[in-house]
Amino acid sequence: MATHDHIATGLAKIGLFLRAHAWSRAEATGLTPTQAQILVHLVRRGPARVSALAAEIAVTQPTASDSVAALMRKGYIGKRPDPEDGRAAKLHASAAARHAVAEMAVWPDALLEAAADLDPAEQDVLLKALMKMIRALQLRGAIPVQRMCATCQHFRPYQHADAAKPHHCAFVDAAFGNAALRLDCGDHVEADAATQRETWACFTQASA
Amino acid sequence: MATHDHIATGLAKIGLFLRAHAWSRAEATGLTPTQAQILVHLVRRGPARVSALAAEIAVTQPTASDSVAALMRKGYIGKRPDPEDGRAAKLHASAAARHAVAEMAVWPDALLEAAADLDPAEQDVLLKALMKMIRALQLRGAIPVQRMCATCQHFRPYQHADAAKPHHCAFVDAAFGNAALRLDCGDHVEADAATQRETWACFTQASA
DNA sequence: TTGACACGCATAGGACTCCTATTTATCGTT
DNA sequence: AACGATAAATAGGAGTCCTATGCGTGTCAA
Repeated sequence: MATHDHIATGLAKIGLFLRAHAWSRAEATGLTPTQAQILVHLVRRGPARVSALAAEIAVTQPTASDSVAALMRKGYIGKRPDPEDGRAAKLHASAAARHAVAEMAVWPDALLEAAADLDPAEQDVLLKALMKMIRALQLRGAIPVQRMCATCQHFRPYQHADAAKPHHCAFVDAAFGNAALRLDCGDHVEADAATQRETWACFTQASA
Repeated sequence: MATHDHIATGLAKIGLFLRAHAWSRAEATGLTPTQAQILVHLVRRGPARVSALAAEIAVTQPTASDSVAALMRKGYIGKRPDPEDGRAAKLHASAAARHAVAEMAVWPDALLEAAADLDPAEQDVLLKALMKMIRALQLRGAIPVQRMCATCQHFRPYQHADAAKPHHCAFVDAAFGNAALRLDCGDHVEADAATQRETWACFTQASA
């Protein structure tokens, strides 16, 4: 039993809580956890294909197909042929879906409060540690491509002297701090492999 | 979008990965994630009641009852009346169950490796941050009682001068370091509320 | 002791998740 | 035109997960 096991245990416990919370919302929203995930993704990131959704929520394509069918029955999403590929279909969130997602607290208050209770310094380290782990998982092919700052074309780590806001985002052309580092940014654009390596090295070595 | 949201996002992503991994094992082991969780719990912590299992894996009692029935069909567990309560039943893992659990890697390698890639200092902070969050969730009643050092009768934080092994466990009567702090200890004994507060205060204030 | 109530568990019923395997259309290519 | 590859749906089946409810016991007070 090493530290890694204990860390994994903790992550699993929180994961369990998150899933249980998602189910507890089901009665109020009429959406299962899987359906809610799909809906949130469609509302926040725009139309997507079934297979892309499947990868996003880490299930097989037929499972995603099931959930999509359930959401269509409920009138939350519509399907239109993808003009770029006759085999594919694009799923669109309806107005009702946008409304439902807006009403829905994405993260349980208890978790946000638990995170807020940590020292700011701890929050920084925690966020960075999560990024590193997610990147490690990604490099090992364990999870699909993510949309975090560290792999984004627009990200320039430690470009500024200001210790509070050392990073720069070329997309919004603004400086920002560790606390605003994103793990799932809507404006993420995947950088090429070489750039990623360079950015990552710069980002991590300065993290001490 | 504050840091807390980003942290929650990261935790959720890892939770998703853990669940997907648990499913991917299903074909080899013949156990669904829920069944595997129950079995691991029974093997590691000994006989338990249905309702206790339900709380442990964060599902309702009928759901636990379902999974228990599935495990009984598969011959992994047996049910005996609880001598202490005629209404209750104790579930016992069979020899086959112990064997199956021993074969089963509880945590995905990729996750352990991802944790191992972090600096030791980062691992410490991460583990402590997870503990704090789990304790915060517990205090808010969001998750059931946990079995971490911080709430254990046997735990004496920062009793030793040795910076590498400042804590003491009265159960094994030995000093240990942050890296060995447990989130789910088999020998955990819940301390009373006052002791917990005191222990916790001592544990957290010295964490800077 | 005898209700009245609380509790532990099982069942019923229903929607959905989740898998593998397969089918149906397209796509790209040769 | 014919090939294999890909996007999605379908088929089939076990299991998850919920709420509501039924059944038998534990508990405690009248």
